Amino acid sequence: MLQAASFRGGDKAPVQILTAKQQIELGSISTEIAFNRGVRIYEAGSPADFVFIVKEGVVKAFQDLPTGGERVLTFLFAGDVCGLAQDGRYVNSVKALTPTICFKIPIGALTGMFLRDSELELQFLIKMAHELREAQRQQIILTRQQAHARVAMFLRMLQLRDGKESPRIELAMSRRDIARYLGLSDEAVSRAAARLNREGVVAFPGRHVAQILDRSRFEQLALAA
Amino acid sequence: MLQAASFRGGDKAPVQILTAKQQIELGSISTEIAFNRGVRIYEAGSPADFVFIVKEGVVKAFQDLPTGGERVLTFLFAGDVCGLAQDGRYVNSVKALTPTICFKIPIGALTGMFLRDSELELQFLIKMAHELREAQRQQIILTRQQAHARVAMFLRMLQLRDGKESPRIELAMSRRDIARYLGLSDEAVSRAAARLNREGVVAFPGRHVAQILDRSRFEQLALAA
DNA sequence: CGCTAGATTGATAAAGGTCAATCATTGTGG
DNA sequence: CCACAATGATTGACCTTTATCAATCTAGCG
Repeated sequence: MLQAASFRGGDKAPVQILTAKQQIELGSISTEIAFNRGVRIYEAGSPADFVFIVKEGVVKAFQDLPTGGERVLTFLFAGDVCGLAQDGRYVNSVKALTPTICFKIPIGALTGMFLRDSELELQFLIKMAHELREAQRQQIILTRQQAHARVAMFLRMLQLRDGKESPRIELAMSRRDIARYLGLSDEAVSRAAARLNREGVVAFPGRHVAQILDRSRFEQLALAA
Repeated sequence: MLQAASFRGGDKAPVQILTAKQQIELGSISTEIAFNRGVRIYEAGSPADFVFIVKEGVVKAFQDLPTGGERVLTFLFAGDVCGLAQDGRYVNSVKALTPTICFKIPIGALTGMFLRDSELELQFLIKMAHELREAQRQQIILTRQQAHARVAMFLRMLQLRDGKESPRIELAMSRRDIARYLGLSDEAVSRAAARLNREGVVAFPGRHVAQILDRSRFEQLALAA
């Protein structure tokens, strides 16, 4: 079933806000596409004919910088929407970090459906507002002075994302992607993780797993700003 | 006439996208309010009953940090919308930096109008998408290593905002607000400005004015990333 | 006209960037 | 199935940059 445009109604678990009818409608104009790990879903600057909704997997939205570097703007998970356009062109590139399945929706069909179903349109508006809040939260993270505090906030964001606050956090993205998301060098992320580990706050049993050891100190780091 | 939800159709001048009819409709459910310099328009955490559209003036949206500091999330100018809510509460505070006039719209009346006028709703959706892009652009600024490059990008943002690329830029906000927007200390902003001045790139004839002297070097600083 | 918040400038120290080397992991081909 | 290559991750040494602390200066504003 189409999980489009689900969003968080607070700091709680994601909320399904589309009616069954709307999901069927959306399903009727969308097609499912699978992407392998590392595949570009679309490229910045190319014609924006489709909106994508992530059904399964994790993807990153990023921009290539003139200097050859790369800035990761956001990570997208199941239920997230991407395909933001400006003047009919995508403004950033999107790449699958894990095997991913997306719903692919022609932008014309979607806006057409908006005209008929104002409620559906409102859900997308709400979804967009949520993404804006996330981007602003990320701005706050980026101004944190200490690298290990940034990493802690990042881990906390991932933890909150799945509602259930399990101490075990899956990291689908590479250290490099984290660094480019947090505005740090690869080395700084490594050192920050090492420090959190050394201080007994977070353990990293594997490169794609984090385990919160000292919840209160972790929260303290992640919340204080 | 109501300038609600105007947005940029590219990197060009703001575009008026509401029809005369929509402007009248919006006007019928909105009231104008004036705020003096320094007045809080609304407070984070308070019930979000109204959406505001800036008609005149400059305001800042910010969050107070647990540490007593303050993070400026964005500056809002004529035509910008604020009043973003989560669970019926404002997520950030908004304060007038100059004498300001806003349209104040009851959120209920606005969503009601959305149901009747899908086109109007789409304009707000587009506006929201634009704000999201701006927030992402800001994320890129915040990851710039050198302080003077951040300041240059900030000035460029202000310059582009009014469409006409005049070398003279009005700075409605204080150095402190700029610092808190750029994630720098007050001193770093001062020094960055001094450096731009010293190197003949930008002059600061007054504390609220910047004058681009060397356009090409300025662009180079502001664009390179 | 002086007062006060904002802005600038200087000295110091902490933090992360950068460069370089090592270690680990994943994926490939023999 | 294993060896090897290539990419990613970590650690160390050094250096640039900015935060911080402190003093001074400036500009609004009563």
